[in-house]
Amino acid sequence: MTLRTDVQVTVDLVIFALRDGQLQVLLIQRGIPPFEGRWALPGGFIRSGESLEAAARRELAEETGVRDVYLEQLYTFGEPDRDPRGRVVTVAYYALLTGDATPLVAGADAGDARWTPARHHPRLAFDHQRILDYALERLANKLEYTTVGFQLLPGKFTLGQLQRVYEAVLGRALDKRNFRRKMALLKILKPLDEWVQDGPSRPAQLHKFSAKEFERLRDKGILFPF
Amino acid sequence: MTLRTDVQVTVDLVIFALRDGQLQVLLIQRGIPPFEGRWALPGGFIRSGESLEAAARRELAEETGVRDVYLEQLYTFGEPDRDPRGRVVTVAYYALLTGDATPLVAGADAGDARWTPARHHPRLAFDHQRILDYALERLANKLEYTTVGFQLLPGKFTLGQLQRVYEAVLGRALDKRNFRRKMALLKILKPLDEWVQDGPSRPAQLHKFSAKEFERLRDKGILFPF
DNA sequence: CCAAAAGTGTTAGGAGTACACCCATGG
DNA sequence: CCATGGGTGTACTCCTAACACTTTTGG
Repeated sequence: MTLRTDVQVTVDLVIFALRDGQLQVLLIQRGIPPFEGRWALPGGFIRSGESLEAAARRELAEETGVRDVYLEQLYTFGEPDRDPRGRVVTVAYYALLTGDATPLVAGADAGDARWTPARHHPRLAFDHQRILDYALERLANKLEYTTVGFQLLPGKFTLGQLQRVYEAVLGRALDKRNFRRKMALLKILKPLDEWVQDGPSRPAQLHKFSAKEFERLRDKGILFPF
Repeated sequence: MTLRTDVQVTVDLVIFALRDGQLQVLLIQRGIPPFEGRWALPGGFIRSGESLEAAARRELAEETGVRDVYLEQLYTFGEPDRDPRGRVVTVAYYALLTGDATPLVAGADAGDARWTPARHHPRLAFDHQRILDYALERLANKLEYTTVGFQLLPGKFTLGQLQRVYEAVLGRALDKRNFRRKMALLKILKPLDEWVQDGPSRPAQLHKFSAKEFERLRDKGILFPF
């Protein structure tokens, strides 16, 4: 056991998006050993002049082409045997893609990439199952005392869409009337003079997130993910 | 900017204890450059076979002699210029020392060590002020939805002591009757047939934390720090 | 008898939860 | 006319916050 170990530091990304009404996560199929053929979270080594968050944003842009999305450090995993190639400490981040930041996988450099349901997916390489579990737990917790939920939607959205975000992340159904009253009480939504329609039903009013209420809510202890 | 940077990984520790009725933190005066003479958080390099948490516990034992205390990973700081000696990524942890785990500094290997008030202390080396600020914020938040507060007290304590923990961490006064009612409602305290007395006043009944209630509270969403 | 901390209830307001029906539209 | 999601109000319970006086002890 040497005193100063040279360590590789990576960032791994749990990239969430709401697709087909369910919470999904971006996985990459490994083309080389170890765990060849297994699915894994996207990630990579940090570079010398680069902060951890910058590395995470670079990886995110490489995999999805998107920038300016919500990104938060999750946890750092450093068990000595977590990577058979050597000592690799990974700083995990999670990202939330909004509905309008077309989350299509462009030039993924690591074999095949695929969106899969966040709670139902193939076996993962390394300790990535643990990282994903942790991200799901954090996301659900944050939803209840911050406004991360909006980060999974486009700038304009209906109340039904917003409720489905909460239901997908929390994994349970919510009462429509109570949900809408709570949102109204927070006064963080601005109704717009636009209506949209999804299927064969009554058109729904579009809303947007009201940035003017940030301060007021922060004072009340409701934190913001910015 | 090379692709795979060799990085040193350290753990830094924010060690809290309640001393003289206030929240204090353990600092070490640096004996060598950089920041020679400045105060810093205790910490050190991880060793090759050692997990991050094991490294943190080892450092904690080296500085304080204590084991089996509450320890939680805080955040990982990795700005490329945070250490003038090179690329050092640090995984910060915070620890809570109970009142009876005599937090005397024994064989501190890095010059002088000292307890200082957590919110009023000398200028710190590196980015340690930021780490400490982050730890204070996390501790205050966790106090409100977990039972970390008990980790700062001995096994037997009075309700007054418990309230002073909360007040010291939250930085504000609490109403005695409301505080006691809330504790009674949670049913996590067991009154003992022992009374103690601090100054010239009525003796206070000792209580202990009731381990039997863990399950019940976890089911209700109140998390436990174990 | 004075100072100091322990101990003890009530009330009012706000938030959460449970619950059912009509509306606008497309097919 | 039917299926689909949009939109709306009330009653109950529980938690929170505000608020003051008596008790026990040491000096």
